[in-house]
Amino acid sequence: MFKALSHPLRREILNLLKQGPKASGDFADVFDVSWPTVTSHLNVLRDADLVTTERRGTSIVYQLNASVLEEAALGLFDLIGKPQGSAATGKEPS
Amino acid sequence: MFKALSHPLRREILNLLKQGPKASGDFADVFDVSWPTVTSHLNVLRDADLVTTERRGTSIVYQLNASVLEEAALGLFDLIGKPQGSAATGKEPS
DNA sequence: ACTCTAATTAGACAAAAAACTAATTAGAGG
DNA sequence: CCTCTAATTAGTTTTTTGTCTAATTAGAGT
Repeated sequence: MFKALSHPLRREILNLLKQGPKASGDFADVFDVSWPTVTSHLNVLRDADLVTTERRGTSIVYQLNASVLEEAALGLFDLIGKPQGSAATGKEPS
Repeated sequence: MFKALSHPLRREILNLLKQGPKASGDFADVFDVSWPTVTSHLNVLRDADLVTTERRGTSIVYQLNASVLEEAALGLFDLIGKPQGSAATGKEPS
């Protein structure tokens, strides 16, 4: 999963996805790499479970998977000794 | 920096470092890769500013650099829309 | 059924990362 | 100064990643 985060373009993709779901063509427009390259990065993100996909007619829509990202961030905090409580994980009582 | 975190062995190193400063030989003992390989990973971590080094006589001691790790974790949280306030970045009003 | 647009898969290839062995540097101690 | 231990640097090779072009699949519209 950290491996999936290691490429700048992939982090850029996640960053765009932050503003809402997008189709693969949207990314291909924005970045100056070929469409297959975008697809390839998208696949890496999907395999790492960082995004989810959904077929929408002729398009395929990608969406951020927040929980996995959160897990990664928590793991990092753990490394520097912020065990669990301090970072407000979102586990509010219902 | 995420690139530096992308290798399992390097995350393992950081994890050991969590329990206090260590010399490069300590890692070379623990992992089943050669010493030069360990040095190389250590260099990657140092270049990414994730660890600091200090010569201690004949040994070189590596130590975790918490602030950079924290920055990374915060970046991840930002990606999922936990802007800044929730995790106490240190930017208190003077 | 044909065709247009959206997107992926296949296959080739270049560049970067990771590993090893061998050689070198650095400090401590006799 | 010689030598032992700690660790790095050099150089090479293998593996993995990233990228491209070309070909294919999939759904919608006519």
